[in-house]
Amino acid sequence: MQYCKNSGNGRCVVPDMKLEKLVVLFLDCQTTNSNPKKGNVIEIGWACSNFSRDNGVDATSVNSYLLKQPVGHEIPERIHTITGIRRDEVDAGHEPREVWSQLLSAADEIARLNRFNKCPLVIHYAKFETPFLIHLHTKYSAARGFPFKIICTHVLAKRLFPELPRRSLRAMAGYLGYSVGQARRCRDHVVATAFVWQALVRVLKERLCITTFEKLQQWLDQPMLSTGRERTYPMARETRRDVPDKPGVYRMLRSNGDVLYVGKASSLKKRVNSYFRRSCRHPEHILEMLSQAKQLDVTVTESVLEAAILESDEIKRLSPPYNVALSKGQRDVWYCSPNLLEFSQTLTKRCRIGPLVSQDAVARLAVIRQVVKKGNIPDVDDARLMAALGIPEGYTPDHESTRAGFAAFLEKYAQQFDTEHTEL
DNA sequence: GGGTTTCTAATCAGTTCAAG
DNA sequence: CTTGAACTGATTAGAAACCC
Repeated sequence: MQYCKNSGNGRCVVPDMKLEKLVVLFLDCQTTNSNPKKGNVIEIGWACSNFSRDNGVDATSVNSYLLKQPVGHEIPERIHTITGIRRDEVDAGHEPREVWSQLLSAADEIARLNRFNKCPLVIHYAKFETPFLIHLHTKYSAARGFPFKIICTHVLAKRLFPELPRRSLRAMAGYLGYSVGQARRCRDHVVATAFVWQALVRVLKERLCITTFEKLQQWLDQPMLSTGRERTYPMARETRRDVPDKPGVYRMLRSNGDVLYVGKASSLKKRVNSYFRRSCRHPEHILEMLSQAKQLDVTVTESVLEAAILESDEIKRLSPPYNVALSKGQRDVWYCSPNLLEFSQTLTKRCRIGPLVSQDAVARLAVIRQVVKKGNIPDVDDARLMAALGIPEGYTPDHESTRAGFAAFLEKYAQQFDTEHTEL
């Protein structure tokens, strides 16, 4: 036994206990705003480490509760979008006081099992959740000491993998081989946090010989060694160096084989390697994807057009999580029937052409459909056609290119269209 | 989009030092 | 003593990194 510093309310006793044996609680919250002064917890979930699963937890062992909101407290639209939690669901939820009391019972039980006066609480990016937990504590259990010793997996990850482009929960879990779903919900995040924790415990042991809670604490108390600015990626250099300088489709794969992203390129080599250039600014979701992408799979095609068609087919077939541009959830997508008369926002038997980015895209498709409906390319006035397609004057391709484009389109897609019943 | 913390790069004032 | 280059440290604005 030893005493640790920085333990919040008074000193806490740190057991000289193996991290693998330490019983911990994994926790995640969804809230309506970034701090308890402005928002509330709408969902809270936790689970106890399970030694039969090597410290991991499965979704069924997560306690997850939606919390009733104060009268008149709205859930911002954005929070609704990212969590999928609706106001009526939280209204039918639990009383925060009762849920907090259940969490305390779980904490006390774990503290007892560890013979430790606080419950080790593992959270990814605890900086966010901690103020909410303190708020709940002062509201419902201020009479006793704060019951948790918080361990942040993001802090650990930052020290262990300083070179990774991103260390958010999705990036870390994905990097280590667990796929975190699109909707941000406690159940999934608690499982992911447990997965990350068990992996980090292994890394701590193998790389730094840190096997006890006491040693972990000492290591965290040391200042962080300054990290070089150099970013490194899970994908080995050799993997991307040997990509052919030809058109085709590439797929970024996670270490567990999941397809993360499908893209096309006129030069596979240039496109793939462009992701790893230091000077390049990439959007957040790409950095998150690159934090996870370990393997690469490429298919060389004869032409760029074939690459584009194959890419589209592959995206439909695999629904890779980072092909956001045409995926549902990020924005509205549309599907239409073969005669282009019926539309749906979901893929149905009748509406199976798509996904299209907008109804406007459907309208343009209808124009193309009208032009090619007899299975050939009639000689219509280019200017009128471009106007109907919404292409502004001055941006219209020449006659030859227009014909070539329609010919390519027809060759690939004509058979998919119902050529009988359209009169638009 | 909101919010907070941390990081980074730019700026500026001050210091050192060699050279004239 | 003056000058200017080179360095140092403090301050600060803005960007990045996270979460919901």
